[in-house]
Parts: sequence; structure tokens; C-alpha cells
Amino acid sequence: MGKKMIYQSQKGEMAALIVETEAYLGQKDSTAHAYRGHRSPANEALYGPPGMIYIFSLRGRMMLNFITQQREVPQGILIRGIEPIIGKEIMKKNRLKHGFELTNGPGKLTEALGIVDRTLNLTLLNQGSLKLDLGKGYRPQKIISAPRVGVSRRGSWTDKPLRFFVAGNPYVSQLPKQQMDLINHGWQNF
DNA sequence: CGGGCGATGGCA
DNA sequence: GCCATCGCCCGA
Repeated sequence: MGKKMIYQSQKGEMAALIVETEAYLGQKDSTAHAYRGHRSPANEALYGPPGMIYIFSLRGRMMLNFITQQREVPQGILIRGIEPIIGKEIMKKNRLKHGFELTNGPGKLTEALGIVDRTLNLTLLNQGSLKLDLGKGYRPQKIISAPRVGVSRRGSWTDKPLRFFVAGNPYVSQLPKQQMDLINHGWQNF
């Protein structure tokens, strides 16, 4: 949370802060693609090394995930919201939207970045066009955890609080306007 | 807020 | 073939 993602696209460089993620905890997680060790060409990236990029499509949108554990431990995080810092103009052209609607959802943010296929799937962070800067980044005032979005009626893991977001950051998906911190965006060092 | 759209993969 | 799905948009 608060770390910087940098994407070198054909149209130019973009950078954004991660403000919302969801964890998917592998074989034991009844909502995860690797539940009960499920493995196929589609989700092979889950079994890769830490920093591997997993992309799957949902209703025609690309979902961006980073693998977090060692090889053969199929856990990762879904990126659900990012706050643009660089390349906002490119994102606007890619999305045909502006403001918080640019990147406040998992499918929206990939569209904004211009990720429209699975080219990056099975590739590694920091070795290609997509980089993650694990340096200091921005510090959230508060991180909230909540049940994950869109995983209804899928067993005992459905309601586990594995969604995390920067409290008040307006690029968090489905965040009511009332809860938005429009001054600091939820950061300590904004 | 509710409905419609939609591609892909996994399995029969 | 058929079904299910980790979203988004638009129009009330």
C-alpha cells in the first residue's frame, strides 16, 4: 500500500500508487483460482516466483495480480485501485473518463494503463515494462480491511477481511463520496 | 440501484 | 456445447 507502480507503455510512461488490493491465499481459499490446488494454463502464473505477474480476464476486462510467495505456493494480490501520479493524460485517452473514475477499479485501472491483453501474464515485475518500487513510497494514515468484492456465496472464505485499502483515498473502488479524504487522499505525507 | 453486456476457460 | 465468473456502464 502506497508503493509506486511504473508502467512503460507504447504511448509513454505512467506511474501510480497502490491504494487498494485483495489477497487470495491459494489452495485453502475457497474464492481463489488456486483453490484445492487447481492448476491450468490459465492460472499457471499463480505457481510462479514472487513478483510474477498474473493477468486474467473477467467479462472482457484484464485483472492485474502480483504473486507474493515462493514458487508452487499459489498466492497473490489483486490490484483494485491506484492513484495516478504520472501520465494522467495517457490514462484519460485510454479510458475516456477523468477524475477518480480513471483508476478506481481493477478493470478500470488496467484499461487506463493500456493493458488490454495478457501479454504481461507470466512475466516478472521489474524485468519488463511493469515495475514496482518497493522503496519508501507514500504512507497511509490508516489501512482498512474488509471482505473482498464480488466473491459472493463461495464458501467459508467469502467474508474474510482480505481486502485492504487506504482509508479515504478517492481511488478506492466503490468508495462513497462521504468517506473520501479530498485533502490528503488518506496519506500522511501527501 | 438494477439490468445488460461479455470473453475465456474448464468441464461434460 | 454449456456454464460460471475477483466489472463496468448506463439509464431510471
